[in-house]
Amino acid sequence: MRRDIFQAIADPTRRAIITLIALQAMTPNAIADNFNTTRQSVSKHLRILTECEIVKQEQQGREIYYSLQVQKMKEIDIWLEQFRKIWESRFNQLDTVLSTIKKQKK
Amino acid sequence: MRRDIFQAIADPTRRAIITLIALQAMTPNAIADNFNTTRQSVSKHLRILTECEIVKQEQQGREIYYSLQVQKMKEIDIWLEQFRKIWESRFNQLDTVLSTIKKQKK
DNA sequence: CATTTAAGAAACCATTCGGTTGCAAATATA
DNA sequence: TATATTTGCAACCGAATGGTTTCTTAAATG
Repeated sequence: MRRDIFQAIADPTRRAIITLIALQAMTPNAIADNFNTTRQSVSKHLRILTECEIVKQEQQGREIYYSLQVQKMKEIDIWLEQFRKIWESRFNQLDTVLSTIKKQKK
Repeated sequence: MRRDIFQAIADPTRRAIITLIALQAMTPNAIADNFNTTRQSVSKHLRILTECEIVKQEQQGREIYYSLQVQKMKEIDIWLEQFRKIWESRFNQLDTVLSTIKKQKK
């Protein structure tokens, strides 16, 4: 099964999990408490995030703490870079203005 | 069918299409020439991208030119913002160093 | 030592996804 | 006008996805 970070962040629950554990590590049960879904479902999401190395585990007794490997998020940033150059250019700002005028005329 | 930009960029072909038409508008046939897939398959991807307003159409005779609405890419950037703050912090750089040392010990 | 709790793994199911094939509509060309 | 080209749309198919249920393992608790 080929997975990458773009597929990983496609699911809204996974994005929410990422945000949730960005600042502090959490156990699957604690994470699941934040969603209207079962623990097993969250566990599956965590497995996918772990496979993509977006998340890392840390066993502590019978509990497993999951935390974000934030540097992995940079991969998205790197892909975005090519578009950032475009949207920051003056030409594109002009284009936006023109399309806004077009809309107002309609 | 609920779609958002994160689902749209999950597919590698769609990401390639986005990059391809980022700088110049192209017709479906011209786009399809760049991939090992059928025109109809590309057409489906374009429909999804259009639904998400990542791409806009411009009819010209019987041809339809597709181009990127680059400002839509900012939505990804906005989501990334929360993590950028974390990965740019000194604390996290230190964390990375520590985990690297950990790996070397193993 | 028996019970409870935390968590992963496997099996199953309905839905979605990406792709192909075939067809229809609209425009260009001879 | 007849033909070719460009494109979108609908139907279909196999694979993947997200979720639930059930089961097992391992650690904590009484």
